[in-house]
Amino acid sequence: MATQILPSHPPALPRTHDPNNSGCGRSNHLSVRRKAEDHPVLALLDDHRRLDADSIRRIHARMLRLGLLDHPYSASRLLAACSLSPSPDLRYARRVFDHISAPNLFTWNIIIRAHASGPDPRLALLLFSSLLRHSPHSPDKFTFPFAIKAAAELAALREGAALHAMVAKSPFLRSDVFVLNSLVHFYAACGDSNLSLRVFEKIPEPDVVSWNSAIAALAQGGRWDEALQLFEEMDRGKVMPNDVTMVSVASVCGKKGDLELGKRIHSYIERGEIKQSLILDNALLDMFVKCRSLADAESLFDGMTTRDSISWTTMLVGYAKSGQFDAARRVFDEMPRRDIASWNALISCYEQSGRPKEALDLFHELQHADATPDQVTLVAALSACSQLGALELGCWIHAYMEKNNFQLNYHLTTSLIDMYSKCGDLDKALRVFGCASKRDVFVWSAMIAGLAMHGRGREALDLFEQMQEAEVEPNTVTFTNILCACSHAGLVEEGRLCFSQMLPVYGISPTADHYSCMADILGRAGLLEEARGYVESMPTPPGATAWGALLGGCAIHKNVELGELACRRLLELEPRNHGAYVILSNLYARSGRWDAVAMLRKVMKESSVKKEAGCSSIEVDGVVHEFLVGDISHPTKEKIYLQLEDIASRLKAAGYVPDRKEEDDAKEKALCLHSENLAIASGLPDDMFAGTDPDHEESSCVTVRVWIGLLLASVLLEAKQSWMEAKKRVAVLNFVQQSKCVLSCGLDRDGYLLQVCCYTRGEAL
DNA sequence: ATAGGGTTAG
Repeated sequence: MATQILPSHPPALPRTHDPNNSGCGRSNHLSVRRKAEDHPVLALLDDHRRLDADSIRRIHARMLRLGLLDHPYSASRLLAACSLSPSPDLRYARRVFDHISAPNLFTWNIIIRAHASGPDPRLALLLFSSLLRHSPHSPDKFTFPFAIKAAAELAALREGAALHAMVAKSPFLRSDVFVLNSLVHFYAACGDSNLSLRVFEKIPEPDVVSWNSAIAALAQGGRWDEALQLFEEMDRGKVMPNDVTMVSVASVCGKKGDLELGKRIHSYIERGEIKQSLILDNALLDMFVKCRSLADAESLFDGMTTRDSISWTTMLVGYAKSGQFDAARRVFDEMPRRDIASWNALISCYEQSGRPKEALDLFHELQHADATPDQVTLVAALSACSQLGALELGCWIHAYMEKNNFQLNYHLTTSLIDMYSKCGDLDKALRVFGCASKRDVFVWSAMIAGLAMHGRGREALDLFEQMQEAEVEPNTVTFTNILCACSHAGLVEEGRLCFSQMLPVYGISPTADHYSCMADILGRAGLLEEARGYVESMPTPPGATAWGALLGGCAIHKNVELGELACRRLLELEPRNHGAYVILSNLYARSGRWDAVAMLRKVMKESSVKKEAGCSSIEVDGVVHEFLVGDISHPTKEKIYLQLEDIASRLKAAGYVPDRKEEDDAKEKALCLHSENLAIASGLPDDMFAGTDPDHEESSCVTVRVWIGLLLASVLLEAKQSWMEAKKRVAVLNFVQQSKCVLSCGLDRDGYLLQVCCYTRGEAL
């Protein structure tokens, strides 16, 4: 640093930044140096955790007037204060840094540290590289942990590995426990628990943080048992576990569902060996919730002196996951502060428990509260839309995402494709897929599933080819979807080939799902013995799905003996499976075995197997209405019943005969109370048939309306009918497509009709 | 003068 010989007069104006001017102000260097270090203003910066932005600005101004910023030491004190305050203004910190001429290494470390844990950790890495290129200093044992932290935040494997290489070259750094600990954390953050562990094993004297980082790496990598082993090893050694250790251990107990170990951990902590902390309490709460021990969770929660929104949300999830939705809702209403995660937790729990309507009601509620949905919210809401066939709301969410510049990440792209496919709008699904800039295995798999459920098996297989050309590795879900496509399109040979290639070519062991798909493909094709072979050669004992697939094949091809066997096995696993009885009964009926039909009914009656209450929904103007079988509670029930009677008589006039081959459904009155019919009739306009006669219709617009009604009704009256077949059968669908009406159908995985939405663009139907 | 590790929703 140049020695100054000018008299000491504090400069009145702030210096502008000039990197070429390495001079430090216009005053006597030595006297300023002493003053700069001792100046009382600096004492104001000591407690930087309490300084707010305004106080920092005031101190900054005073320091400018006093000329203190010309000295690297005092300027760094200011930099530290504004970088390390609780909510640092990094752009401000960066401006202060840029005005410090010849920043020393401490200064560099501070600014890199601040950016490493800031909103854009890339800036920390950029600063690190300008430290290397533009400064005379070399990064030290403080610099590396900050830079590696930034790489970890970004999961930037390449950059972090480069830092690791630099560390490895320096004998001082490569054995520094802080540096190595940050590398253990870094590799774990990149999802590579192996590398993480290898660094850990090289630490000469691991401290508690080393152990904690390694245990956390294993815990987060899903290697639960190894995490617990490492914990035991630590416990036997000279390093004492602390509260942070126990957070990871509790989390592993939760993931494993190991309540016994979880309780031992809990009492170990309560004996006072371990410091209490809110995070640890939350981790224990989560452990109890995941182990389904709500009583333990409640008593822990009740005894907690401080709780944050994570504590409340964890309790909420505990109630919701155990089906106590009223209690969950009470927690939600009582919690002092709700963040978006609390909303997401409840919405997701509803959606995953087969309560999509409640999920969407809550989603609407969220929009009226002043909460802002995030990606997790939208993923959950889209999934609820898929389950309900709520196309209109799904479209609205899509538009909302575009309007608010949501990054279409893999997760959201997958959800959109799934929603459009399941709500029947395959073209939109294909469009989302086509517009996706990047596609991971889930995006590809969702699109393959979409094509499969719409009966476009060939195209699904083509897409699989394209996926491989794009060098995306298929996973187990991809193969389930491909086999599903083969099943729908009747592609037996292709199905066999895919299945046989799974392990040798793709290294994926077929699971029970894949075996069941094969049983389904072969069974539908009438290759019942081969199907049975797949079921009986499964790696795990065949489950209800496998026997169900075989039973389905037997029912189609009237194989009573094998069908009975499959049904027996299925009922051993699921004694209350109503569907199994119905299929077997239909199989008997179609083979003329009426005695067996009667016997089966008797068995069902005696074992009081009940049909699950059917439930259907319809979306009208973005609002979802639900109907149960025989539901008479809807406010417009009169209208609905009139509609149904009208449709029924028109169907009869049009020569429609309900399919009576299948079981029950015989009484027309009962038909009217089918939940699907109730739902669709409620969505039809009051005057749909006003003054019309399907045989002599003048106005084509009205004709279309009438036909829509008839079409929907006929499809719905035979809800077991595949939608694809119905489409072929009813040519009138073309009218629908030309009209202003939008007709979309929700399909289940097998391409069967779940939901129908019918609405107009622009005008009321 | 500066350091590192941990909990909820998908």
